[in-house]
Amino acid sequence: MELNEAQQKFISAWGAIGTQWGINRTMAQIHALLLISEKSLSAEDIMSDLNISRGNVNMNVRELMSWGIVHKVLKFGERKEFFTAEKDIYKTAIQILKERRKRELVPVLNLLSELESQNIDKGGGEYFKKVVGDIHQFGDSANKMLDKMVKADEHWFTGSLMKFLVKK
Amino acid sequence: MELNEAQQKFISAWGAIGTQWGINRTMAQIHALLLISEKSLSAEDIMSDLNISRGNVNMNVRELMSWGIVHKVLKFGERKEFFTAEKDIYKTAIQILKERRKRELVPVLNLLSELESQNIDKGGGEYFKKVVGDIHQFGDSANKMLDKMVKADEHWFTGSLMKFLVKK
DNA sequence: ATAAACTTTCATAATATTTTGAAAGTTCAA
DNA sequence: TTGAACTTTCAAAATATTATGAAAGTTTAT
Repeated sequence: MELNEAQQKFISAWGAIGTQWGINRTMAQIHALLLISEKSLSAEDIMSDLNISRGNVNMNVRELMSWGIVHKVLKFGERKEFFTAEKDIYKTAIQILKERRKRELVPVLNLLSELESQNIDKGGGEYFKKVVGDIHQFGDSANKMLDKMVKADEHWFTGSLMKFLVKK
Repeated sequence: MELNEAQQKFISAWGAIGTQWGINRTMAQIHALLLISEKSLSAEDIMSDLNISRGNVNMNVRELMSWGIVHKVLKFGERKEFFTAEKDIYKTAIQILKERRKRELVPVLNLLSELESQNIDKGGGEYFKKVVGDIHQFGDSANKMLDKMVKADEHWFTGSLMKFLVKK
């Protein structure tokens, strides 16, 4: 694809920020590359643009697909598979929130419930009980809030919510 | 401190979730330990409770302090320094949002501005321009929103915002 | 000034994550 | 079937991150 300087910078930055959020650099870079490329790309395109191996592309593209922010595209008359990123940035953000809620928040809430019931049995420390209870309550609120956001349509996010927040 | 089973589970889980969010396991575990301990702890307490080295404790405690979610406590008549975590979970969450906004979102917004001005000069690809513009706009909204949240008091978060979201 | 009590640093070691690429697997046209 | 065009897998290598602990630095009481 012949990346120009600005494009390279964008991809690098996306990779760096991804790293800080627990996403591997290459996965974030592939995402960035797909975001800025108008046409869908094949594994080979990605390999050559980012200078990475076939296995690496395969692994990370599948991971991106499992997050629901990259999709497989089949072209008529072509054996090869092509990939494209969700281009609506709101949808992308909502999708990431959705997945993180499911993969990370929900399991933590389950653990907290478990700890609370265990604690009642054993009469564990009062203080511990309080901390766990507080976190659980907070987590539940966050969970409900995310659920609302995720179920709403994407314009709502910057529409009503932003208005609500800004007028406050 | 003699951690019981539930406490151990809590600390492990906190460490695991931290890892997924790009925070190192030990740092998250120290935070968990401080959260559930009523009294403030010395470096040695942390070393023995979590079975980690002095250097590791020092490094991670300082990092937690730089995030503003752990504080140094000085006790009269004691040379040693003690540490305690912010116990209000709302405040903790807001503080983390605040720091991440400052450390991660703001630099990205700056990069996006830079890319946009460079692109105008060089007449870079229209498509790239559009993607960068979209992301920038989204990022600006998110930035403003976070700013509002961070500046509001901690009860507002689950108060007004939750009501707004739930009634929707 | 001294030394004990503590904290910080940082080179090296240990561990964890990511990447590679060749081999194995799959699909499909002929 | 066959084999060419592709995708997937995975053990080994490369890289990056984190942890250790002894040495250096600092503070404080005497």
